[in-house]
Amino acid sequence: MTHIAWEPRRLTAVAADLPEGVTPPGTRGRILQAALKLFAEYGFFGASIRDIARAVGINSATLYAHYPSKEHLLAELIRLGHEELRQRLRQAYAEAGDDPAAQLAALVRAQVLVHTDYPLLALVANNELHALSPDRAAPALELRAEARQLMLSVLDRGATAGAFDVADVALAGIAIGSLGMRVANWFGPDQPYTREQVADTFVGFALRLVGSPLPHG
Amino acid sequence: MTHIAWEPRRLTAVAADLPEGVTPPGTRGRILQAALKLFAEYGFFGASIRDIARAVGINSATLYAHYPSKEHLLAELIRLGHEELRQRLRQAYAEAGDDPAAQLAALVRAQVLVHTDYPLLALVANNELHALSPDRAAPALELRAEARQLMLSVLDRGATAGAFDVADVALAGIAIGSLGMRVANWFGPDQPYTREQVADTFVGFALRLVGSPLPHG
DNA sequence: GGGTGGCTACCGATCGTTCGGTTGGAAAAG
DNA sequence: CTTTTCCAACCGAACGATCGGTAGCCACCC
Repeated sequence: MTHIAWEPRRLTAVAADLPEGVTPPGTRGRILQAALKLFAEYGFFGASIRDIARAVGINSATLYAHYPSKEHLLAELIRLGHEELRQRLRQAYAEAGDDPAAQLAALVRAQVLVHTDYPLLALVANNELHALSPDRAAPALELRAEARQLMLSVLDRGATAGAFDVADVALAGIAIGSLGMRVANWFGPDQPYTREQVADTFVGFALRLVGSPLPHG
Repeated sequence: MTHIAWEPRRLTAVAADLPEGVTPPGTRGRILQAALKLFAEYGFFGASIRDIARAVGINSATLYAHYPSKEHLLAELIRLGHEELRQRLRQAYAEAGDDPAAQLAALVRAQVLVHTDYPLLALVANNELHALSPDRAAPALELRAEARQLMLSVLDRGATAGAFDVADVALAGIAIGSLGMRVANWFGPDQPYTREQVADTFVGFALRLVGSPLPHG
């Protein structure tokens, strides 16, 4: 702390910080929201529990009546972020049908929308995982591996079926993942795009990237 | 500190940590290298100056005989990272000729290679800028804006000339930038690709992304 | 009137940084 | 050639501040 806020920080203010329904009621929820904002802005080690408590408007000791430790707070946020991504990817994939191009489009769209809807959560989940002890980070890593596997299987199937033209499936998966992941770093109310515009555009980028002949002019 | 090293951290060990010729001689240089490694692994606030001093093999007080403060250390690393990127982008652009596709290819190639050659430096320059005071961060932000402007001008010219098929030049620039930027997060000796393979592949991705008809099958 | 949610006060540890002093080897003086 | 001077590098110890976390008490509300 002792930080003066200045513009080009990691984030821009955003309306909904946490997914619907998962925010705990009352003070617990406000603590989680404040921790999310401060972790996203200053990093786990850069934000103290006193900073978080001050943002909530309570004493730092009171924080421990709701969460057992600072690390638990981070672990909970990271868990929420990964759960939300997993759920959205699964649903998108399940509703996409059999066409690899449609499946890829659904996955990219879902990933982009998670990052536009909860950029702070995505930022923390992506960048602050290193502050967690190995056993506490393991679940997030599993979810991450699952998401990557889903993407790779779609790419693989599309390539085998001739729908995609990719020389290296793994690199294509990394590239497409990179596209969506960094959305959290720049998307915000200070730029002119809607979440749907970004999603549509990036789906188009991903399809072009894999050489899908379908949707371009 | 008090951290047990575990695998999926931000980085993997890498041979050359700092660009040639810019590493100060003697202890100054070793301090800079250690700070780079620790800042990349634990973040600016997650690495103490005692950690850095211990990694160098000197007392923490000795560190202040070489650098006036911890923040100066970070500022120097970020400056070096941005300078290296600027220099490489400029040179790539200068040698690329007049064809927009060749210019884009050169820029992407240069950006990817910076991130494969100095992933730690890129990581710190990209992710730890928020720990710098505004006036100390300003030069890096200027360099960043210059790089983005270079990319946008190439895309704009290509789109106008009909070489590219992009509906939104700004989003395409962001997407291409995202591709290269995240290379620093996964490239390392534990994966099978060479720097040239990654660069070539990602150049191909970028050209496909802008709908450049030239180089694909 | 029991219990929940908040507080003040404090713990030992660690933070970034400073201070005074000790080296060891090169330069200057004899 | 020896001795003295000097300077940069380095260290142990300590500074005040802040860190994450704990103990115990108070005030309110069912």
